[in-house]
Amino acid sequence: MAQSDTVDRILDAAEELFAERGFSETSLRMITSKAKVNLAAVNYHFGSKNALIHAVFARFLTPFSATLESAFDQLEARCDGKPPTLNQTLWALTESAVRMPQRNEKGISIFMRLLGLAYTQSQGHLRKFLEQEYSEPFSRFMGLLKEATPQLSAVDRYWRIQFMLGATAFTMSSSDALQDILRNKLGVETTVQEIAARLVPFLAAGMQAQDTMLTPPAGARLPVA
Amino acid sequence: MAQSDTVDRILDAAEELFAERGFSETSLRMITSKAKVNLAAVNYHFGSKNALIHAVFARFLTPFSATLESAFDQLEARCDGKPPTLNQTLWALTESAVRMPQRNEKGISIFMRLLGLAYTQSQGHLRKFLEQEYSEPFSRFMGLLKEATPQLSAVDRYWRIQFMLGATAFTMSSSDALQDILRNKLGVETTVQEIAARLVPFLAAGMQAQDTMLTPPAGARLPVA
DNA sequence: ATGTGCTTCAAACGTATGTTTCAAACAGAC
DNA sequence: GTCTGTTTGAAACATACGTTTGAAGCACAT
Repeated sequence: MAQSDTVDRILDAAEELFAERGFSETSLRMITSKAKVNLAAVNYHFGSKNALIHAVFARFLTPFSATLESAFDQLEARCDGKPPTLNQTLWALTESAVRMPQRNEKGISIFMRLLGLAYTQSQGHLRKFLEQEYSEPFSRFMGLLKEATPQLSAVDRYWRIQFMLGATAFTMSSSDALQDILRNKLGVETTVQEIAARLVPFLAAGMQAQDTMLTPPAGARLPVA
Repeated sequence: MAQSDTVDRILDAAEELFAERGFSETSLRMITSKAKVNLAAVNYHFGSKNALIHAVFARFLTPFSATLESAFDQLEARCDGKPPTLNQTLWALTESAVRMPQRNEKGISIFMRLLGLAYTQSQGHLRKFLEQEYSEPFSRFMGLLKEATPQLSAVDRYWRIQFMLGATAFTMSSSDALQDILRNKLGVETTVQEIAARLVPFLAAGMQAQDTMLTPPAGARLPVA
């Protein structure tokens, strides 16, 4: 948690504040005062606020994408020849995320929340940065999904992947708030691992749903007003 | 599309800009210049930026929640006694959203995107506003879901509902961009109705997934490094 | 025409932001 | 110790924001 180097102190503070409040809502002054560092240090070490955002993502995304690649390597090796199943692919992704070495106990949820924010908040510069830095593991994941669901048409698969992304990004991006609600309403504590364990079967079942229902079932239509 | 009244022009512009860029990233000056209205008009007619955000939500959420209530009424009447099925409940919601009278062709995706933002961007004041204004149809929907999935534990159901919300809000909120990609890559046209038709079976299948897998399947674990 | 209540307008206010500046402090090599 | 390149510090910069102000414009009843 506590690095004494200025750069790391800034990254730690920024990561946490970005995850809590989003990018635009977090000012450099909040970051530098939380990091106990001079305001000018951000622009000195990173160049700009946007570059700091990129650095925050790079710090955890680069090791994560390496972990993910090797997880996919091992998975494919174990399946020699046969394409991995949908469940195996989703689990490889989940386990890679969960097993990433964390700087502190909030590590995973910060990680997830930042990924959700990256997708959710428009932030054009961020999306471009992520696309050109991490497109490889992403398209590899897409390829595995395709092999694991040969029964789906390209269009069906496309949309169902979007649904999966949405459920994941959305849930993770508000997971702290959701956990609070759950704690208050049901008196239950939840870890990110448990959320992931609930999410994977949901996604797998949705992905493999039998019918694409192109018209509503009889009797479900509202009468025309 | 084009209302000549100042209040409506502001609401139209704000709605579109908020959906595109989020709340903090949209300034009053952007809104008023898009609406071709004086800057002070927002504070004159609405009182503050936050109150404008509330008004944007109220304008589409109030009629929607009325539509939804009556859809649920009809559904329960048709089922007399028996609880509606999960598919029926989801379809009632979907049809209500799709059939809402829209101000323009982007109506539904703006609507969905705003709902997603309301959940995603922290914006404490918004969450409070929505909770106290629209808790009724929300909890009614939750009640129907509960009756339709008696096999789920409260905690499982809670999380699966979050997953459904996520898949829906996320997909609909970026459906314009997604449709563009689909058109270019696969040469297919897609309507919001068709997306909904693909979404509902996905959600229903995920919601009814058999197992909540609290440990990964054997052989899916990564060897310890 | 005159007065009245509501609406628009240009301008300014105070505050917060990201960024820059330049002198001071520091560390390591000679 | 002195020089050199790097890092920190306090202060200022320019800009953008939400909000407020007070005069001007307008519609309409009297």
